[in-house]
Amino acid sequence: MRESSSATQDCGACPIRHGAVCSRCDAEELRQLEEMKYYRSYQAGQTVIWSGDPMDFVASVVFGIATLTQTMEDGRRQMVGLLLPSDFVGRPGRTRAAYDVTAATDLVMCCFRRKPFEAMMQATPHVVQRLLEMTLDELDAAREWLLLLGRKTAREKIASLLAVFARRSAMLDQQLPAGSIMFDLPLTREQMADYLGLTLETVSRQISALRRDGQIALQGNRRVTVPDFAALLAVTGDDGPDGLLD
Amino acid sequence: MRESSSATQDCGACPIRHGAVCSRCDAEELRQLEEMKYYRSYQAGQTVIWSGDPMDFVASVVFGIATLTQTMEDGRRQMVGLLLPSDFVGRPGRTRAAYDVTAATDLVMCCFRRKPFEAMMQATPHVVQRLLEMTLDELDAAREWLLLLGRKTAREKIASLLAVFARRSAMLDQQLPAGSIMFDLPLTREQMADYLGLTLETVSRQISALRRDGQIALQGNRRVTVPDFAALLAVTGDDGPDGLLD
DNA sequence: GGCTTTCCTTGATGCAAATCAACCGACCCG
DNA sequence: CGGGTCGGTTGATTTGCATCAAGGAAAGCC
Repeated sequence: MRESSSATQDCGACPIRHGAVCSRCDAEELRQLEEMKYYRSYQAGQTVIWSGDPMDFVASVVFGIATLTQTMEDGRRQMVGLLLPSDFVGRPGRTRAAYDVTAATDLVMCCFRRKPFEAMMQATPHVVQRLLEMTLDELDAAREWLLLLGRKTAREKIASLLAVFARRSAMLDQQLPAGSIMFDLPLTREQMADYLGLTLETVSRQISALRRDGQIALQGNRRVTVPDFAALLAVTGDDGPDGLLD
Repeated sequence: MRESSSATQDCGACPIRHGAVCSRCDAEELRQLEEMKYYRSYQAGQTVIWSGDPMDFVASVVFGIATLTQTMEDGRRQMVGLLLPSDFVGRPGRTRAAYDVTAATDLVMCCFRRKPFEAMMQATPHVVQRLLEMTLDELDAAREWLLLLGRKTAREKIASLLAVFARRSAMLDQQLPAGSIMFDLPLTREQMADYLGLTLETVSRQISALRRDGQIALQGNRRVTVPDFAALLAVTGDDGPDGLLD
């Protein structure tokens, strides 16, 4: 379980400068942030923090993917958060982690010491405004997720998750999500099962089924090609092209 | 589909004065709010707004229970929000409803015209701060809900929902949730099914099973007595007494 | 090279919840 | 009063996914 730290970097060159909590900060505010911030790196599979542990920082995901999971006494596990670059980790005002936080891939986080960050929130309204926006987006995503867990079939669940990754991959390539899209799955079958409320066997079977049906092609276990994104969307059970909201 | 309006009331006498978005407003701010606010009442079963409809207000639930639901093309429905008094409805900056909003019981909402409310958010940091807190609480609740939908059995789901209502009922009586608790179910079996990702038949069967096992007693369809709250909690599958987080 | 470990696939079987269906009681209304 | 609707219960049957089980491919390591 190694854990490396990087030296502080310049916020101006930060890859998530546009989307994170700090996205509306001016030069002076960035200077303040640089004083309370530090980077931490984790390897895929490493635990960032355990539920219940004291947590003296909040953070932004800079690179990679982190997951939040809940575990029941008997071992049943449910992922409850999938955090991508620019997403926020932790809750201001809360001193202990509410969920297990794990690095799904290699991960870099930009951490802010909690006390000074909370002080800055008092003094800097647009940081709070930005965090509110991000939290509302997460709440919307969670509500989509509720529909998925409560009412979708295994096949629809898998198609929905693949569509999430396909859309994100297209966005990173600065393309509209359409036509043929290729990407690497950032999650193992087991992690996908934890996300989808399924067993890993069912995930594996349904991926095989989608491959047989030509909805996807696989190179190895992780590399996926979606030949026709619209066709995949039709399998998700979601209505219309996109829920366009403002 | 009648829909009645009440005259504007004094914020000082409002029953949700302590918990709503406006809870940290001073006298002057309340005066501002009174200028942009109006009350609306709905009967149980009435639709407040349909997903996709233009929404020129945000609101607080003052009395009763509202639900947010999503519907798939083929009619599968999943509740994604259960809004109790002091909870917030709508999203600042969003002009259209993202979900169907329905009055589960008779309902009174305190509505704020959207434009002036958004202007006030710009000028009044602690309104944003309060809304952030409330949104973070909702996100935590949604994450509990994800675990329920993804991993709990029908029996655990029912017990969990009954525990929610029992706890709330005890709180309203200013008691700790413990021992024997009596309350009225605010939802029909079908609404409970929409909340829990089950069919109404399964809800009915599991309630009957809990009654047979002595976990609950029923007077009529709606009135529930939980003789031993701790015993009910043991059926929910949740660990420990409470997830105590700060 | 052979060993283990991790991740994944596929098959056989079981079971919890969905589906299909009948019926009950309360209430409303012409 | 009889008929309709709404909310709820219960039974019979089906089915989608979990569970149990075996084995394959790739990577790391002695």
